[in-house]
Amino acid sequence: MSNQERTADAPASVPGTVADCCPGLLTTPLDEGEASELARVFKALGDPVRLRLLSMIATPDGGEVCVCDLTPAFDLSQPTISHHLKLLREAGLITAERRGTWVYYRLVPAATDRLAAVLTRRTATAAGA
Amino acid sequence: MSNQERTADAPASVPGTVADCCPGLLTTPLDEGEASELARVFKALGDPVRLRLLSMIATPDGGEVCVCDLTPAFDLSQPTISHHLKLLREAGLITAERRGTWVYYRLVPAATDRLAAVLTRRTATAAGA
DNA sequence: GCCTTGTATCGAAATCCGTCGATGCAAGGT
DNA sequence: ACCTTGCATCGACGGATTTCGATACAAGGC
Repeated sequence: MSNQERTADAPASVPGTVADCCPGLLTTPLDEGEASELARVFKALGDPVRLRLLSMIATPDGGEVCVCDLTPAFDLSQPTISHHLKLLREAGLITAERRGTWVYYRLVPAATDRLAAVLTRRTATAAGA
Repeated sequence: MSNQERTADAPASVPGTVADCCPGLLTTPLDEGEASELARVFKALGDPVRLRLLSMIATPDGGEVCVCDLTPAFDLSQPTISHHLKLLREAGLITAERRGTWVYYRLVPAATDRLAAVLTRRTATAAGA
């Protein structure tokens, strides 16, 4: 189906909602749309397993980790890990790429950058994108 | 009456867990304890209402907002708003102070600073990557 | 072609979360 | 003292999440 397509562009391709340049959260009151979209991403981070998964994916310098290395690192079943990875994917925090037999995940730096900017009081200077 | 005590120092006064100086989440794999603690805070942000509440609390320069101004800003009942404020309080993101008849909430900047730092790749340099 | 291995999807069960009305407590006015 | 107003807590309901085993799909080796 459209599996591989949805992994990357789901939340990243909705401009005009919150990711203009440097909204702030701490400097301007969020409207409902911004709040809903941001909440979806923060909710994805609101689980210890997903946080550790994200950390394991983001840590290597190549930023690439095989699922076969992630699954055995937890005391959870393989479908559960796959489910958490899917949520992180749908939140736009990671992307998946199948290379041969294995699937490799990598961080989407723009996603975490945006969250960091949103949680920073002064956003105007650093967010040149 | 340990409410006001816990609000501020709950996550900030637990050294050795995650808030040393610039732990990262994106540079070092999180252990379970760090992940659980961070997840609790991110989970508090994983709701549109709480995100808007936090934004409304953080926005004024004095950083102080009366609950009587927050409650009517939503289409929700007063107990619901109170519940969300409690969760933000327990996450260490805001503090409450009763002054006369009204209760005032204010942001805990250290809390959002920590989250921003955790979501930043390199806290020191510009991460040319 | 078939079997083995890696990963995702599909229900289903247990638990958690957001929301409400009712109620309790704090503070001030009369 | 009593009543009124602001806010928090309680108990309950409906919906969402987490987790699992079973199963389907993808890719490679025999």
